[in-house]
Amino acid sequence: MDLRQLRYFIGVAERGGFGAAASALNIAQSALSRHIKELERELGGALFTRTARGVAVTESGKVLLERGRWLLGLVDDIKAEVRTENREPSGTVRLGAPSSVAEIFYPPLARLIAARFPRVQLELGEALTELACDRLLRGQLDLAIVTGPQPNDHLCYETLVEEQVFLIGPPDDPKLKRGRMTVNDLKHLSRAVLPLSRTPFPPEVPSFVRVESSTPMKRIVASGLGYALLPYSGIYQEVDAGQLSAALLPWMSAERVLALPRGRPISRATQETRTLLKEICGDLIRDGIIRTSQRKRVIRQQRTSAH
Amino acid sequence: MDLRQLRYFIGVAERGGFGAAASALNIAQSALSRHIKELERELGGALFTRTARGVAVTESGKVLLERGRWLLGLVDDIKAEVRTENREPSGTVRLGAPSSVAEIFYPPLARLIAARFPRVQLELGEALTELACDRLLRGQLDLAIVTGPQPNDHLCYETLVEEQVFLIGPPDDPKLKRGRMTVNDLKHLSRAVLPLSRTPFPPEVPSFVRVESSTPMKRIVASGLGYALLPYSGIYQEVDAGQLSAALLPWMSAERVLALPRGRPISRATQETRTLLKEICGDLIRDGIIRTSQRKRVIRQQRTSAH
DNA sequence: GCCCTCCATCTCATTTCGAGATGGAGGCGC
DNA sequence: GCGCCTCCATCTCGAAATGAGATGGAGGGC
Repeated sequence: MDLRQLRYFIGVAERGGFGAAASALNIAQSALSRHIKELERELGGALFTRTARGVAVTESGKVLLERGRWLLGLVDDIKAEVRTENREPSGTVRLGAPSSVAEIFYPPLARLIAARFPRVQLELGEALTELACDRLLRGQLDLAIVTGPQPNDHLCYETLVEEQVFLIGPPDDPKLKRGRMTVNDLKHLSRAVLPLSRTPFPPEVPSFVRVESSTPMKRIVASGLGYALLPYSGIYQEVDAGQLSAALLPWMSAERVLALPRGRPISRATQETRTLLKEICGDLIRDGIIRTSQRKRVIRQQRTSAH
Repeated sequence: MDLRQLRYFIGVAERGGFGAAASALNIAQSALSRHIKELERELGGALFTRTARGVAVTESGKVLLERGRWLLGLVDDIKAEVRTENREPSGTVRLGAPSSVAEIFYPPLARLIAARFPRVQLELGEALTELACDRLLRGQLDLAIVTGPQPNDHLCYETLVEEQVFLIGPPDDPKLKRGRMTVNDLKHLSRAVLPLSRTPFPPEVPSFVRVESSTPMKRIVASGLGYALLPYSGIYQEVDAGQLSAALLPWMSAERVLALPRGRPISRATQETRTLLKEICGDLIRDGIIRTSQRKRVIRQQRTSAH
């Protein structure tokens, strides 16, 4: 049994004749006749009783008519449902980012997802690069924003932006007065406050504490206990408020990279989230919250899903 | 969207790959690929995400998978239902017969219908020939047993049986002693009890009452108030019980005819009822309840519904 | 880096489908 | 009663859909 045959059958039943149904269905009467015949053969009995004045639906035909109408309605419903599902991505997107990035990316992301893709569920976690990559590989994350790429065959990367890096110190620190620093200036700092995962300072600078998140790092620096390196987006509020002073390190940059697993299907929702993140990144650059060290702002990538 | 495409889609989704599904579905992988592509085009989005290790179902694909399985189940249910309906006639059959015929035909008919076609609803009415034909024409009856055919373009007839006709009188009536009568004998009867619809007696015989049903007719005759004509099937019980005497009128016969409307579809249930009536008629002849005036017992007719 | 798997695409054969013509059955009007 | 008209069934041919095999590109595994 075929949906087409069902439609034809219903057409004939509703119009009470092959000829009338044929013109209504835009099909030749002969073709209609053959389809009904085939349907009757398959169902093992007559669906119509043929008379010289048209056809009448048999008892079994009545059953098929009622059920068939319902079935065709269902088919339309299902199609509409799938189409809606296609138009509107849905499902859960699990995103990881370091807290400093999360702070500025997550609020606008949540707002945009809610507005544009209300059926997408976001799980916004905070994780530094290593942990994020690990979770990506384990399938615990769909997408991550990481800092600095460490090559991995099972991940693919897309650079979001390269941010300018600033040295931060307590307010009105004389070393940072000039607003920018050289490599040499850096070597003569008293103490460094390092992030957990890397050591961007020259080896000459002693460090006494490592912190995971940028907020305690900034607090420590603000109280004059040491210096730290952060991109502008991580410090602009404190600098504006006079709680920190900052100097650009022109030779350094922090590369914000979008990472996603390879070899695992990427959901529409994840795709859209990726697009939104790039959009948000552009907005942040435009608003001066992210200061790029590169001219280009959003890096394009080859298409990933097409057919 | 097509049921075949849906089956293919579900096959691919269940096996997690085109190749595996292709061999399971006995179709070439290329054809499968094309069908899925067409389905995706129609539904406006990808149903699978293709990877190098097979395919994964997208969010919209999951929806289609769930709904599609259900839909295919429904299709099977509907087919089974229609097939059952075809195997087992159903609906209502409205049958009309004169009370004397009803008396002997209806009980076995009801029994056989209940046993063989439990889904058929019988409406067994009592009506004499004229009324029955009128109701057939009005569509108030599907089938009728009538006595003596009056030609009508909108009815078609099928002779069930030609019954011997007996003259009945009170018990031990001397006129009926011989067991059979001649036309001349008939002319010298005192009084006749006539049926409502016709006058089978010669004009010489005076009549004083007309009755619709055979039961009062027999009662009147049994009390010696007159003579009447009835087929054997209508009197055998009273004759056996000695309440009536009867003499055969060899030159007469009562033709029991099955009448159905032309130009109106005949339901399977009606068809089966017709067949059963002929079967019952044969049984009654075999059991000696109906005595035929013809050698042939069940008259065949051309097929009425075929394709 | 090579091979192997898996899907997409191309091309051609087969099947299915649709259109028009023709014919038979039966109702309707003259 | 007779021809006409309507309606469905069937036949045949062209068109479209479907299926099969071959080939190629992408990507993972060794």
